[in-house]
Amino acid sequence: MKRLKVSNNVIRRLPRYLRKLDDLAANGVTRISSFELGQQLGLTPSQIRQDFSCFGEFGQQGYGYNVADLRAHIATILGSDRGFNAVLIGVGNLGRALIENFSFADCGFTLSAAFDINPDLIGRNFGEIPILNMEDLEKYLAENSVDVAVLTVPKHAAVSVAENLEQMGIEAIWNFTNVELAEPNTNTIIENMHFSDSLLSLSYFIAERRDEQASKSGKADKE
Amino acid sequence: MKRLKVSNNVIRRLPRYLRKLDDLAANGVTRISSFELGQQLGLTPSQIRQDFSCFGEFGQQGYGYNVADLRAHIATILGSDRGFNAVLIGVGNLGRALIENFSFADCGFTLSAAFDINPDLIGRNFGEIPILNMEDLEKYLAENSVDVAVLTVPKHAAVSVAENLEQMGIEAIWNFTNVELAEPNTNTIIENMHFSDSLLSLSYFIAERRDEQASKSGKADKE
DNA sequence: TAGATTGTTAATCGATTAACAATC
DNA sequence: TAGATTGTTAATCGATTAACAATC
Repeated sequence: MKRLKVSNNVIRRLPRYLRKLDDLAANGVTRISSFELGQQLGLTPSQIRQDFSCFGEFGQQGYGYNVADLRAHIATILGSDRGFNAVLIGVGNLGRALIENFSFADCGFTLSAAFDINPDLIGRNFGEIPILNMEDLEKYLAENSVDVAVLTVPKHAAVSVAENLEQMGIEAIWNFTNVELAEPNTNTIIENMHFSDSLLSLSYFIAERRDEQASKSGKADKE
Repeated sequence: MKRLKVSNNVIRRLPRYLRKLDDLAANGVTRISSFELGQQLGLTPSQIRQDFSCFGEFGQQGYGYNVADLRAHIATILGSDRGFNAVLIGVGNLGRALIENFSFADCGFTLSAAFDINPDLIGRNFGEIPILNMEDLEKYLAENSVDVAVLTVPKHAAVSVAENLEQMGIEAIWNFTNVELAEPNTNTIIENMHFSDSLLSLSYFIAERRDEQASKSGKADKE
């Protein structure tokens, strides 16, 4: 695989491309041009071609892109064919929602086990996923190939559990704790799902719009 | 409030600043320089000063920033003092996790009600939040001031429910459905929490690292 | 006062957009 | 073949970084 240094912006757009291509395929569309794809995603055709060109040549002059081929290429680029494995730490409401409702398989992941400290949960199964004792985590990681820990523990436990995971040599943490984990002294990959950051951004956008409307009507009043 | 056009990158950094400042305040830190803040967040002092200067002058030469003051300013900029109201649509596992475990109040929001179509849920309460009949949503929105709909319905219902919400004049949707909603023909603000996009990005970063390591050891083998 | 650190202007860097030869 | 559309090079735009006068 071609691995030039690809900018973060490009990487973050790849899953959107994948989603759109799935959508197109589901609607029976078999080919698409960068122009049309740009229209549907709100991007310029140039940007789309630049993005793809980071990874190879997936199109054909005069034709465009084959939807199924392009989808497969992007899935490969994202690594969703590599069979990464995950465990989930912290089986609260959110952990349970992820176990029962989130399709890890759609992203190419296998969730193999969940861990908690609650004796009422340990030993049970949610769906296919066994809830194991947190104390057995280290052993489990040593005996099984696990790439990602999904971190859904309460805020107060976030930092210490993350540190433990890093010491146990986990490669990546998918962090739902709303706590900043990025440690300069480790090379664990951290991917954050900060709900509150997202909601605060949304708050900003609403506030901004209200202020704009207010200043408009304010001006109108003066006229 | 000063409302110059502020870039998306800046807006997305604001919640991180807020989080860090809370953290500092909790640890008894009362003042901080852009240099020190940059160290702790992995940003340059220049960038931090540029970011803040979009909104005003919050520091003092030779001193730095007062942590509590700066925090308050950023909270105001984000609109978390405006008392925005939210309802939640779709009380599955994820909806329930948000109702019971996510602190809307910390972001300045009030969650006032949740809606579902499941008769077993309608009429019940989760925490303080009543579960109402989806059929009563329109009436509820008409009679109450609601700014944001938290969308946690199943994938298949996402688009139609979102369209309904837009027709009912909701200002913003916090979208957890993993479905692309941005409609060009509406001016509803959409803030996405695409779990699968995040996990796929994480997948990319792991795959990238593995490939780098493989190519390094490949080179080493040849020597 | 001297040292520190801001807010802002200028310089650099990187990402997006435009243009176009190549070619299906 | 003619028209369409790619992949890529060049131009533009915007965001980040550096520098520095202002000043606490």
